[in-house]
Amino acid sequence: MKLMRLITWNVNSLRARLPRVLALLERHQPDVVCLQETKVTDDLFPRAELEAAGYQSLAHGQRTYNGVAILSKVAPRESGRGLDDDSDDEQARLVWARFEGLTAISAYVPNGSEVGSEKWEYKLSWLARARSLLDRRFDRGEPLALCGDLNVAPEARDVHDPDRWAESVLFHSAARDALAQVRAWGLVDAFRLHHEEGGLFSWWDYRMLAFPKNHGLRIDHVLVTEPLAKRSRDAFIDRQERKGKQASDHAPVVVDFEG
DNA sequence: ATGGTTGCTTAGCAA
Repeated sequence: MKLMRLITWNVNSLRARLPRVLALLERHQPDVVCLQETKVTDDLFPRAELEAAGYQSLAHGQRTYNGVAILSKVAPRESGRGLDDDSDDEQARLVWARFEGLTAISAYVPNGSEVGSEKWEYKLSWLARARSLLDRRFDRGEPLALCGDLNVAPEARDVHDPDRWAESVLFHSAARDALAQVRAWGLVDAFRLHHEEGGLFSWWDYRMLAFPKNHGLRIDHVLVTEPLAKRSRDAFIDRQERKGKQASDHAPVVVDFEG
C-alpha cells in the first residue's frame, strides 16, 4: 500500500541545518516537509541544493527571525503566504500548499516570550487569526494538515513537569485555549491517534542538559482534518535527529498517511 | 532558583 509521508520540523536556521535536512530527506524519503524557523530570506534560500535532492521549495522567509517553508517531491497546485487578513504584520510565520490529496500548512506560532508581555498578546491574537484563516480559506472536509511549531503543549502529558511549566507561555491555559479554538475548526492531533503515553516530546531546551534528562515538551504538531485522520497510519518523533553536534533544539515529527 | 546554549550578527536579542 502506497504511503504518503509528511514531516514537520523546526530547524532553527535552515542554512545552519542544511546538511541535517538533506540527511533527513535521504533517511525518511518524505513526500512533504514543513519547515519552521528557516531564518533566511527567499533570495538566499538553498533552493538548488534541495532541488538536487529531489525537492521543490516553497519559501516564505525573512532575515534573522521566523521563516517557514514547504518542501515537496511534486510541485503544489496552489499555494499562499501569510495569514491573509488586513493586518500589516510582516512576520513570516505561515505558508500553505495544496497538493493532490493533501493541503499542507507550515506554521510557526509566536513563542510569546513572557505571559503578559506584548509578544504574549501577539501570540494569542496570532492563534485567533490562524483560526480565522481556516474559516475563510479552507474546508474542513478537505484532507488538510496544519503542521508546525505551534509553541503550545496541549496537555499535561505533553510536558515533563506540568506544575513547573503551568505559568509558562508554552503551557499556559490561555495558550492552550487559543490552540483549542484552532483545533475546534475541525482538526485532530495525528500523533495522538497513534500514541497515548506521556513523556514523548518534540522540543528540549539547549540548556541544562534538558535533552539527556528528557526535560522536554511536545509543541510541534500535525493537526489533521477528518478525511486525513482516517488515512493516518503511523506517527513518530525522530529523536535521533536531536542528538549530536549541530542539532536543532526541535526533533522532526513524522506522520504516514495512506494514499 | 533566573542558572544554562545556540544562531544571527557582531553585543545583544530571541528562543
